[in-house]
Amino acid sequence: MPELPEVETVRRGLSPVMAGVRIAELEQRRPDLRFPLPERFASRLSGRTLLRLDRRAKYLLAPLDSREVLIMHLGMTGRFRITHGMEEAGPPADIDPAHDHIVFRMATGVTVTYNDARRFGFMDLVPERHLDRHPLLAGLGPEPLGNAFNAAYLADRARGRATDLKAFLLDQRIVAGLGNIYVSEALHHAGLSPNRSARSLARKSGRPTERAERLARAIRSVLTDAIAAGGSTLRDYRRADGALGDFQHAFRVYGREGAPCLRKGCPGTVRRTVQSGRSTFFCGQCQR
DNA sequence: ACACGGACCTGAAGGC
DNA sequence: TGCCTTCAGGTCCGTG
Repeated sequence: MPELPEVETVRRGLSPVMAGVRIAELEQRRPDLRFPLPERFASRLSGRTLLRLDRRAKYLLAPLDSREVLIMHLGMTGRFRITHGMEEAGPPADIDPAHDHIVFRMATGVTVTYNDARRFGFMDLVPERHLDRHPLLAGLGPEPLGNAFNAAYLADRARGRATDLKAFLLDQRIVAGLGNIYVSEALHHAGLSPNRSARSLARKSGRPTERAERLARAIRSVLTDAIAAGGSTLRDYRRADGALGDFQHAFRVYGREGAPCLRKGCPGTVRRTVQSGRSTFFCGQCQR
């Protein structure tokens, strides 16, 4: 589920019930997610107030009133769901409560439950002043929707890189937040082949290439649209069953193998290939 | 430094 | 109804 737009959607959904609220009790139901949870995790969080809910790349960051920061990553299948005290109907059909691993009982009576079937997600609790040096966060590239990310940056990082654009954009050290879906989507938007070498974005006669310009714009555009879509469908989903982290978005290429290319005037068909072990969807006609 | 493949874990979907 | 294989939105780690 979660690439940057989904994590941002989750952040916006959780903020109203968590930001500024005290955790009356945190229940930890197993010793580990992907990694062992920190020592005394539950007792260090119980009674703390969550000051804000921020996002960096695909990480949720929750600064606490203890000068510590709770770091959360959803992996592949991590989901949060919100339940209000009265509702005891149990989780929706597509959630197996056996994978409810962490339960936040907020002082307001709201419960936020972290469910993660594959357990690729993780949480950590670190002193605020160590956050920037945290091994998980220290090497991350710029936020694609922030000021530091642009064509000139991409062109610089692409210099001499032998890898293809697919792998280049999946690398969180280059730009932080894209995953398998939005890399395909962004490359389609930009009209660039996922097989093209990254170095072909590098500067020519001192200036970022036109391709780098297109790609930077495409990444911003695709992510911005997905966040907008997540935000709007989230409200409907919450009305239905109070859950978070699931939403529909109309992808232009992802998951559309064999279907017509949606670029205006393009006669192509979407193809699926495998790059570094993962599906890539693209149109061989309009992506060069 | 970079590039690549395998590893982690569970569940859903498809073929026979 | 099984059983088996493949695939899934992430990223870490070991190997060249």
